[in-house]
Amino acid sequence: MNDVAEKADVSPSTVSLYLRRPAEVSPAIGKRIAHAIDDLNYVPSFVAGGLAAASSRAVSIIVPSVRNAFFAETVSALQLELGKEGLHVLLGHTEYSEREEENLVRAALSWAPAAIVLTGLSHSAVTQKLLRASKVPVVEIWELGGQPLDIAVGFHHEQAGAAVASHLIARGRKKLLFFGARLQEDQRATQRSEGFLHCARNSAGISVDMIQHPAPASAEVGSMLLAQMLEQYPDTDAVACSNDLVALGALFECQRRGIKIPEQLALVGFGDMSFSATCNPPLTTVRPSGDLIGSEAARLILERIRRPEAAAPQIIDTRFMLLQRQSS
Amino acid sequence: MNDVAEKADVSPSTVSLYLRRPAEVSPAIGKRIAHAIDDLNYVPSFVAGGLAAASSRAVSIIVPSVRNAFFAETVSALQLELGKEGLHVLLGHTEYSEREEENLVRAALSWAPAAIVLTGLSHSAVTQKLLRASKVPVVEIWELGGQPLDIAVGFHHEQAGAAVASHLIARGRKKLLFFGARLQEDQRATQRSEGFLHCARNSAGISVDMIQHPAPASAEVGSMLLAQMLEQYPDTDAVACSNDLVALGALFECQRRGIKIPEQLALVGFGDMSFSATCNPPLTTVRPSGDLIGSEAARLILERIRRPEAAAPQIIDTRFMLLQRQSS
DNA sequence: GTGAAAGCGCTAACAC
DNA sequence: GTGTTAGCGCTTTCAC
Repeated sequence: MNDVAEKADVSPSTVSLYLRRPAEVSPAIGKRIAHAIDDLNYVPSFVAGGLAAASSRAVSIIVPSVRNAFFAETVSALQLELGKEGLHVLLGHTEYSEREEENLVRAALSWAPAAIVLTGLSHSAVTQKLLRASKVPVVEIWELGGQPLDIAVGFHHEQAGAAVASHLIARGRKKLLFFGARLQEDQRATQRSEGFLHCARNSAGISVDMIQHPAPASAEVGSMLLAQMLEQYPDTDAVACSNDLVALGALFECQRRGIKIPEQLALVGFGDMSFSATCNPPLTTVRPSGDLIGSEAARLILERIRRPEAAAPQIIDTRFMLLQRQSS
Repeated sequence: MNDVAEKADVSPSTVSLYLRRPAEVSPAIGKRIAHAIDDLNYVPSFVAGGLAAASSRAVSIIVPSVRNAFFAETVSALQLELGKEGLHVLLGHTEYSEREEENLVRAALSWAPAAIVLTGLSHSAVTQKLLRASKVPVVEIWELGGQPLDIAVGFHHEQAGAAVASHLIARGRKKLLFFGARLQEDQRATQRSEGFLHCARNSAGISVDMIQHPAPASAEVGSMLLAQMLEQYPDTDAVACSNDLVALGALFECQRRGIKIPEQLALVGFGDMSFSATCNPPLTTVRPSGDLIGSEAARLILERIRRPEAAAPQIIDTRFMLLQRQSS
């Protein structure tokens, strides 16, 4: 930066100002600096900048796993929006472990990030303490209903589960069953199952139960759960799945066994994945707007960075959408 | 760090040494330092560390999009392995744009990263110049066949395409067709199509062609391409898709139209996605080992960091696997 | 094995 | 609108 300053015949601090807020240096000098930067192939150091400013241009995003298409969507939207403003994404995966999340938060704080994004509202006591002590803006995504640390962007999963149950009941189904995958770890899927069960149990003349598999959501799990259903709950007339992949597997198993959907069995998923509108029959599902969660989180982070003095807790409900298709 | 040093009654440089190479301080002093760190809730600054060391604990990973399950897998594996060694992932998405990749590389260099991971072997001239000038280890993933900048980890996509063609021909198919999605941007999918076409054209008595759609791979694209096939190439007896999602959509469309797979039409995908073994019929596909690409890339990065003096270009072929299932 | 000293490349008051 | 000054919190020789 000193070399650039010298070449442009200004002081280093003017170069620094130009790089951070170009509007605040005069156009003529700005042009000279831009030239010098080009000539010298100058690459600014975010590391030095972060040290001097006591806050870096990194935003730490911590999700259970980017292999999960929902979080991949949100991470992608976040990086797109943050990137436009010169912020960079530091990515961490908890694999659904609070202990791992704690490690990742500790590491994140070592970067003096501009903000930290966490998934869900449940965190270890230490994580919460670290975060509160840090004064870094925190956004919790993909879950609403509890008390957020700071900002929360997401939706109510029990509501999504209840909406599915209501829909099936409204369609005249009586014997409902929920298919869960990895519920011991995936708290949000558990909330959906609870919303589903609770809504159905409060409806007259409806029987409802749940079966589950400990593995992550996949078509294979869906097939297995459908087989289990036929043994344990042979008179089931409607199935709600914690995930579209599970629903797809159930659908495949029905095809194999000649079970007609929706005539014999109604089927509902969650996620509106790439295949859900195109399968046979098209799958009724809940669209969770993972993109919107990402872009809203980014928007709030940028707002907070621009006007830190206006810091205030905030909760954004991104809603979900029940897409009724032929499977129910 | 000064506070920790004072509390532990040692010098700051001993604390620094303890943090970086704990084995090199005596156990007694190490214990004292550990205590002081705990008592003071000390969180080291990677930013200051990176500045002083002229290299940070960040590894920049630049992929087309983490929404693509293949790259999500690789990013996940990379972060897992790098995280174990205290390295952190800075994530960027090019959306298949070389210009965007260039911006991301420039930003990445501003972090003085321990390494940079890029997707594919094609990069703008400026990107290449920046990278070569930087002396940062570079790993190019998911593509082999060209001249890497430094380290490459991936496989030959033409070989994968050719393997699919050979397989179909060996099964007695004569009229082959390739379904492509987003080939104008996805160079690796294009390479697969080329390998497929080339292999088929070199075989006697085989006719082959390709149809494609500009949208990203999805089941919907697969359905549309199948419909197009029935109009343009009604006597096709084997279809290879650039992606399992496309194959799934084609399969759904065949179900709808009563086209029997594999009797009337053989179908092969690429990716071995979650549903591919479970659909009806199970889908013959190519498994690309995205996990292995990630873990191998991480291994080579760590090796390079440990012994920078032994720096040497390297090419790792992670191979692919043709999984023959009932769809062909 | 441990400590003293110098400085990594930038930002942020503040003065001009 | 531009320059001066004083660090930010660490790592890294090099002596001891």
